[in-house]
Amino acid sequence: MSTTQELHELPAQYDPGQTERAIYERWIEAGIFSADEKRSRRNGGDRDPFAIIMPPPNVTAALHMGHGLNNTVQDVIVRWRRMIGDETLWQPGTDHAGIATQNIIEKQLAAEGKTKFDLGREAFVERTKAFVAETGGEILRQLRAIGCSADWTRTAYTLSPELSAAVREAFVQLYERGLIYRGHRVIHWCPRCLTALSDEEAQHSEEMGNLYHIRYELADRPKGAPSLADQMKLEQNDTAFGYLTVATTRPETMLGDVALAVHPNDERYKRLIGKSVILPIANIKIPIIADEYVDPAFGTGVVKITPAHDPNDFEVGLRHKLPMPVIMAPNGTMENGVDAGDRVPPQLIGIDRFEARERIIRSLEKSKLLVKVEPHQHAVRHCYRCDTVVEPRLSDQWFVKMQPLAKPALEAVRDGTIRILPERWEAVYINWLENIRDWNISRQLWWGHRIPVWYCDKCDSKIVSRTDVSACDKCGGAVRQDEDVLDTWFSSWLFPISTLGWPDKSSAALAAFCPTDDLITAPEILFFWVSRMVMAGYAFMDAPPFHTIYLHGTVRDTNHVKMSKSLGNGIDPLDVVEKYGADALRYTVIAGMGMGADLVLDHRDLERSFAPGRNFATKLWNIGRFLLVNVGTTPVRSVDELGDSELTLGDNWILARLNATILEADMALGSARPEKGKWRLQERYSGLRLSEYAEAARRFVWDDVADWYLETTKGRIGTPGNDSEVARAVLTHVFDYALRLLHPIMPFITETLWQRLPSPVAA
RNA sequence: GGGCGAGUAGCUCAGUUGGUUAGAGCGCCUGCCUUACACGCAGGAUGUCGGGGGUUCGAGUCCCUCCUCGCCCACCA
Repeated sequence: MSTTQELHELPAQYDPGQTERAIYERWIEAGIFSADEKRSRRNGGDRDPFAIIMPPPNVTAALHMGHGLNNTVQDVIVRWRRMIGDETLWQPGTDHAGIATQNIIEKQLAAEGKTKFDLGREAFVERTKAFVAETGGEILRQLRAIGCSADWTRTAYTLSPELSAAVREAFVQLYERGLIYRGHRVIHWCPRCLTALSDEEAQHSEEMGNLYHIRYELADRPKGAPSLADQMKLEQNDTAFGYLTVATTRPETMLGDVALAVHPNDERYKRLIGKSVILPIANIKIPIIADEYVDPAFGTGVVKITPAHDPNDFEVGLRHKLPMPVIMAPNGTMENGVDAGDRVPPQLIGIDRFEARERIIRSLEKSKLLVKVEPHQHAVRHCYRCDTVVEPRLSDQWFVKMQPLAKPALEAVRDGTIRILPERWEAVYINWLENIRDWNISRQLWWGHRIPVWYCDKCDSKIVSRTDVSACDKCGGAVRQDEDVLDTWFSSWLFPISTLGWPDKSSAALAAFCPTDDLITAPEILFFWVSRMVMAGYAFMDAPPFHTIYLHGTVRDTNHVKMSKSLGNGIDPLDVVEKYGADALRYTVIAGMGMGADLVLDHRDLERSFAPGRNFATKLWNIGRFLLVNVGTTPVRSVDELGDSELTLGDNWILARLNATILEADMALGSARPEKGKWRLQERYSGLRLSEYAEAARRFVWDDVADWYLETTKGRIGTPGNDSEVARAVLTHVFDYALRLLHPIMPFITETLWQRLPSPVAA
């Protein structure tokens, strides 16, 4: 502790670097961030609980402005509720981030000239664990630098023993309820990560490609039909010549074709249904079938059917009981896989799919089977982790049946149990859930929660278990565990309950804080994470995991490009903290973010970008200095004790402005929770307007207190007497409350100044 | 293809249920180194509120239409 003398000395220049760290240490020592479940009203305590689950950053992540914005918003809300008197929990944690972390280690290995297979599964996992233990979680330490008041004593990790137990429990429960099944179908496959992906992880992007028109020769081509050379003059699909032209964007998959399909009512091709064509290159006979799936208006009205490498074709294949040859290896090179026979000719085996596309086109050109190539814009899916073009691929995966889970999640938003801010995202959420598809949760990775399923090869039984299985429960034979791990999001969707102790339903923390209150994140993970948490809440607790979803904007540069390290347009929040202080960073982002609006910052001009916060912090500092110099340190009278006749017009005005500002701030922040479990319409879409709260406070402090009221007190305070005492008291009171008002946004400087205010005493 | 959002001062954005001279920050201009603060103070300029049409006593705010950006979702090969 400082001496009284030091306490009252303020340097002319505010230097956040000098003070912030020490203040944070004191907060930690005082334990003020630790939530006590016993004090929650739900456990018979005397305080309303208030809880926020921090979106767990990847364990290997480094802090960027997106985290800065996200966590500042959460911290402002958490500090606000804590000051109100709620028993407040901000639950922090990290995500083991299956694919992302595994990719890092694989890159390390590649640099050493090795692959994960050189290590083997066990060694690979050990190495990853060691890497995480050594470098992981750094981001949580970085969050302290911006003042985040999470309860670090409860820091969670999705791959910890506790959370892993929750993952197993969730898997087994869903399996027992018939909501998890093994499916054989075409899924999204990343040939670089060598794993299946969920629909959400395979992200569309519009790209220019080509539509290749390719001739397939009819198996019973009339003998007298014109030669191919003659036909080359024709572009239309004149079947009289004995050929059918197909339009495709992916000719490399044609080796896996098992049929051509036309619309049953397409007059052009009706008579061909049931006949056959010769699949070029592979030289096999395949049937012409009729299926409603075909759109006669697109391309030539003839579709090649490749069931193992296209989800639609797979459905067609099922309907028509067609074979499903796999003609590509997991890494995207051509090979004769399951049921492929020798469809892929030797010269193409081992060739990458895109190179194979070129070669096949050249070959078709040579044999006059390529009619034309036209540019064509279409959506291509990419791996959300490595951006590789995803390959649809037939395989066995584990799925969660989502429709039953989606039902209560939909209802919750429809009936106002859960609100989404800004309002417009509710429609997006509802639309997604209404059209929900089953969730592929198995990943062919090594880093993650291994699927808790064991197989007995002896008696062919399958054991799904909460605990490890060493022998078959039926025949006692040896068992082997499923090789795959679970989607990372299968652990994070449990975060609001697993971090509080679920599946132990007697957990005091779970009782105290679940359902939690606000969930604050970016819209990008609304489907990945947020909606799934809602579903998990209802599935496992029969309750919503939170009542408010607040989706804030994205941090962008002045060209509106999303900030990212890889693009070189990022801002390191720690840089900003070092240069201007955490409070400057915090005030700037809070004041700069409208409800759901993006935050635009200039990475080439940090000073200009963060001037609003830095300038305001300096202003506060100087008001503080004025107080110390002019008001002094001797106690002031309590404002409550001042008589009406003692107060000047100016005193009354600034006191009224203070009250009005507090009201404004309260209005901007709104109700912390719905009154009876459901949001009433008048409150549902109001509140959490942090920028309005910040602006109200700034206007009061700067325009009213500093520029106006403080000036009027200079003469009064300088003239000893009763009025001087009144002015000292009112000014101190007003600044005291201004500091409290601003504390959630600018915790460090307000704490520093507040500690030095003269204390009010009864007259 | 479906859905959503945005277009307001040079820049980034506020403008809640339609109502007095349209606001803030940053920038700009003019004075001021006034003993809290030049990261400041006092004052100032700046906008046919994307275009067009309509409803209304009155519209940035409601309706129609068009244009330009952006986002999300999607099995037209």
